[in-house]
Amino acid sequence: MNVSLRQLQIFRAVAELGSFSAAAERLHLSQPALSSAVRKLEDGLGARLFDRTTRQVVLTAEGEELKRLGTRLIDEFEAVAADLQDYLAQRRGRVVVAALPSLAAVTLPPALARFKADHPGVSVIIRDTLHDQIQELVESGAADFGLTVAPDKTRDLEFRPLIVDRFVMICRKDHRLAARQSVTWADIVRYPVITMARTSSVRQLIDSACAAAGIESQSQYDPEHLATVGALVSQGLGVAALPSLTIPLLRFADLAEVPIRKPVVERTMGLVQRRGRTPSVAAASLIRAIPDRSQPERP
Amino acid sequence: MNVSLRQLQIFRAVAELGSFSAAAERLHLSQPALSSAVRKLEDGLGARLFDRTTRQVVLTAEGEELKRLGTRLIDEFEAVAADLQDYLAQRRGRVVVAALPSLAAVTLPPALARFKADHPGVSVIIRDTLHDQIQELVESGAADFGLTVAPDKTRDLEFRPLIVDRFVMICRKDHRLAARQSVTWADIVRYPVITMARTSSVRQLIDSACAAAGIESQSQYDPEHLATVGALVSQGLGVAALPSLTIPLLRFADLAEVPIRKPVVERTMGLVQRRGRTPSVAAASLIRAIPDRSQPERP
DNA sequence: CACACTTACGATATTCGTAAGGATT
DNA sequence: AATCCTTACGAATATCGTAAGTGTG
Repeated sequence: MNVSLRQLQIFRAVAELGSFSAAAERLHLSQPALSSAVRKLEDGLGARLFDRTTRQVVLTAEGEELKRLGTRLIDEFEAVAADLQDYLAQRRGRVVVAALPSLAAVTLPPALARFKADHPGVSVIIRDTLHDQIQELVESGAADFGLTVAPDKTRDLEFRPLIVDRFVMICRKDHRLAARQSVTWADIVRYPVITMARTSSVRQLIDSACAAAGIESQSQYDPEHLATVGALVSQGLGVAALPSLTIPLLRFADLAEVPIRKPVVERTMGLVQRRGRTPSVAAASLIRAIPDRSQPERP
Repeated sequence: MNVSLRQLQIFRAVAELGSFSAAAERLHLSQPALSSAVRKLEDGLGARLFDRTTRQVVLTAEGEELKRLGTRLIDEFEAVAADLQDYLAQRRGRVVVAALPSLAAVTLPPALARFKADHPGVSVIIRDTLHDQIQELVESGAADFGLTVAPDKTRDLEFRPLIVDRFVMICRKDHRLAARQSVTWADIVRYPVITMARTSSVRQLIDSACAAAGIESQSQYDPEHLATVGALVSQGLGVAALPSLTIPLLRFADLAEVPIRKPVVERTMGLVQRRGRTPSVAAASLIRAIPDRSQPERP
């Protein structure tokens, strides 16, 4: 038995309209095409489905049975097709993004706003967490993609740079360094330096940069959250070195911001995906909504 | 979007087995055929469904979605196909037969026994009723076919003779006519004659036969049921003229049975169907189980 | 190099349109 | 004569197999 959906569609149209020519019109087909299709279906099933006179087309008992069974099937099929269309057209779906807190707070929200405007039906989950867990989430497939620094070489992950983030110093506006055009790491360490907890990728980058420059960094307070850093600096308890990306989040503290030279410390962040895996269409759309700032204009 | 069931079947096999070649083996197809089919499906949907490396085949997010939606659809389809197969193979179904009581009691049961042996899953409804209602039931489609005498010419019914039934006289074995080789209608009407109710087709046939022969028939008792006729005759209250077909039903009364001549009154009964309508396969099977006795051997 | 998927290409089958045929009102 | 279904035939498309190509472990 070899009955196709097309045959069922044609059969249903003829059964519902009681006419081959009317059904042909509805389906935008020639009338002989229906005649032939129904005939094939009848041959395939080994049973007459319609009794045709020149004036009317009536279902046989077998035709009634097929109509009963087949109509539900076609409805089901069309519902599934529509459902899939919704999914493919990103009117429905779910994207999981794993991102460093700074990227989740700064880079991601405007991209999300653009994405949501186009695809309001797609729900987006943001896992704002640390680099290691981002790698885990993406590699396991629990997250569609990640936004973080370059992943370990050992992992089965692809990386595309999107954001180059340079460290700046922040301090109170009445601080001595506040008016400077730029500062060096040597300048900074003369004051109490507030750094984030050792688990933070920012902290690790600072530590390695200082070690490379032969400078002893004195950690202070080691808070987990960026806002705490801002508040501590705001209270005059010290200065901090932070990636410029995070500065907008500290606007509440009304601080001064000075570029750091000698050396310029940068971190390159971007998109992390599973190697060789196609992202979902919705994930791809969201990725496209994230602007590429990996080549920042340098005056 | 133009996705066929075949494509879904192939897709599902590949998705479940995680391999094109394994799926090809299961489906008894060449492996390139699957490759091409999946590719067509992907093109049709405009989305990648598998990420292929040479070593493994993994579903993408869209593939997962299609698997979720499509598997249910294919299961549904296969269930419907099996259901329809059951129907067409007459393992399931329902046949409604409208038959005169005598045919329902005598001709139909052995035919039903043969039919049920072949098709135990098909339920048969017997409407044992009178000629007019049989015509109504068949013409309206409420019955698949009828077993009765020839229908009115005005009705949209086809008739095929199956049984020629000749009237015989029945009386008690100690009755004067019991030993005769044959009797005439004139012989019969010398005794009290028990006839059935006027609505009965048997009664109508007798009345018209007697009228044609110029014989006055005296109706007695006019019972509705044949068994009552048998019982009345058995009590010596009269004789009766009945179609020979009904005689087996009166065996309980232990009566004598004598052929009637001058004239020989026959009624031809048979199959009544809607003109131009194909009977259901199950009905056709049941019809085939009814033997054709329209040309009875006459010694 | 063996294995698994893809591409290329040709044979067969299916689908659908146009044209002609037959039956009924 | 008009309407409606069927048949016949040809073109476009789809399906599937064989053979050759490509990439990975």
